[in-house]
Amino acid sequence: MEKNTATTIFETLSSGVRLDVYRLLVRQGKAGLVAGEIAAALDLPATNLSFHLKSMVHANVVTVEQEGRYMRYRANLAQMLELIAYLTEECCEGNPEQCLPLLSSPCAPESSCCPKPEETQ
Amino acid sequence: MEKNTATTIFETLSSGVRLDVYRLLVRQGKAGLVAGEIAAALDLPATNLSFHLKSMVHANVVTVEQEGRYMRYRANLAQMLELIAYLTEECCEGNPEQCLPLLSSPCAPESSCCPKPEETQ
DNA sequence: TCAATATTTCAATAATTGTTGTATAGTTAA
DNA sequence: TTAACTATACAACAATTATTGAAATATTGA
Repeated sequence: MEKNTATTIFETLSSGVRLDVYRLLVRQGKAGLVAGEIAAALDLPATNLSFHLKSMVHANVVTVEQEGRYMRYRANLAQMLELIAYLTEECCEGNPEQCLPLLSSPCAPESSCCPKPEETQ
Repeated sequence: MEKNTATTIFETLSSGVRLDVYRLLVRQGKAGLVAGEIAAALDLPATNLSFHLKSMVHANVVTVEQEGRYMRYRANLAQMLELIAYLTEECCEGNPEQCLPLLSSPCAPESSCCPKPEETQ
């Protein structure tokens, strides 16, 4: 991942409105939501939501697909995982022994998102 | 982690200057760097660096410690891990089966930061 | 085709953030 | 205690981002 890609992701999620939109879409999973549903859920003017969605699509943290007259938005988890990998990669370069104890936590068994390999296959 | 904490972290890392500072400090590990060393490494005016460091300390992505007349800064990896956990937690809530395939990647064996448990102990 | 609906674009304005130089405060060492 | 050094605070200005309403674009269904 390039530096500009990372800062663009950070920038888009630095807004409370956009973080709300992102988390809402994450909760919806693959189903996603159309713009009007997002606006209703978060009580946002359509114009303002459109502004923020444009930023999020540009940062590739959400995807958009036309569905007739509707636009369906979905969270792009893959992009978030690439950002995490980018940060993880940086943190270990040179002296991995310093951050390994900390970095084991997102992979710990108690995390519902990172099961041990033998549990997923 | 609270929403405001997350947006503050995203905001502080949304600046190219601050991401440079963060990654520089991450590379230094526990040793960290004093402000003047950071300014020299990144060729920044002291005033401007001070402005950005203040933001990063406020977001708790770096820590600061007085050392005589110097101020030593260090990356706070724990805070980054909490942010990752916060995002990971959100992404799996409700329908974890949708994001599990994606989320296994940062735990993959090829990642130098997330070795399998049997390799660390 | 035409009216209704969904969403975006545009323009105007408000609010926030970034950069620089100068001044200030604290620390060190002679 | 004084001169040199490190870093931050402040003020001014430049640049960017956020919000809103009005207008435009595109799709649907009668």
